Amino acid sequence: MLSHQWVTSLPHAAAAAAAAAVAAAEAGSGWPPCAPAQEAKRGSSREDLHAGSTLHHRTHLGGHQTHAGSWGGGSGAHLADPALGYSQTGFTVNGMLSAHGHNLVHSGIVRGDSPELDPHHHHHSQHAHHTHHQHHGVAHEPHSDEDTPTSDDLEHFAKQFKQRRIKLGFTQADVGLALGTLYGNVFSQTTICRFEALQLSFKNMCKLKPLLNKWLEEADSTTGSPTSIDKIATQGRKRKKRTSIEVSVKGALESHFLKCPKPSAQEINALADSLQLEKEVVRVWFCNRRQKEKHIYVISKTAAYVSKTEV
DNA sequence: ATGCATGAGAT
DNA sequence: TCTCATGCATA
Repeated sequence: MLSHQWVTSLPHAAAAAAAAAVAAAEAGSGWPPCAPAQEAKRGSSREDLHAGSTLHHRTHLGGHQTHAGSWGGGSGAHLADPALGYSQTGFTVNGMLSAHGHNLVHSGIVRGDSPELDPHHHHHSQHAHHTHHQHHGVAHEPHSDEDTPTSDDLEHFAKQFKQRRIKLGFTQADVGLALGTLYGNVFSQTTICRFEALQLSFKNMCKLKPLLNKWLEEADSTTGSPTSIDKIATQGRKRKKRTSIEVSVKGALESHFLKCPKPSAQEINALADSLQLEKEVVRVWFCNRRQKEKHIYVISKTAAYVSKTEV
């Protein structure tokens, strides 16, 4: 009894295609008042709606919550079965695991660890490319980690980073771990991946950039890549099995989202009921959907010059 | 690479 | 209860 659509069907076709589609999504259409009566209202400083079709990013003024006490020493990691092992952590590198066994752990977690972004610094438009293009060898962007980078900076950095990373023979997972042994902040393959793909909020990108930049410097300067394999002994609670939402249902959710990105609890209940999903699942779905809107989407320039020559 | 999930902190 | 940073699990 109880229909468990979990673990059974795996709706999913072309992830890549989906990604592109999602990127397109609907540009801020300012959520029309779909909620009949009650509707949370932001007091004063609320930015959200960014109709920038190019790349938009918002920043919270003064309201930075993270990095307060999240990843101090293993708090960020919860759960994980000791028996699970780390699937994606495949060290496809050949230079690592050497006998160097020495880590140049810098005591202070980077000097510019918390980049205070200026809310009014970046607009959702075309930034004037400065004349900074002094690549003298490796990937060293104009400003290592000083001022707040622009979207373009981030985009470039991400690209460069990925290139270097691959050239050096490191996987995203490797980097994540390295960051942990280097600065004490372990990150997952997912996060590194999202960074490279610019699928993080502007603020988040800014926060990670310095770290990754440091790693880069380390990586290509150190001859031998002494990546110490650290096992993060994490264990904790059980995680709910990932609910697999059927394609049709997803479509329905998407439709609703377009109408109303922020449904009220009541709305969610109704939806959940009609779609036969747990309310929590629906709620989370909307949360995640909203987050997606906040990613730094880069309307691939690929599409811009496809009509060039190659391809 | 990405979908669904957890949790801390802001509202 | 939402947002935001993050990640396990999975396609």
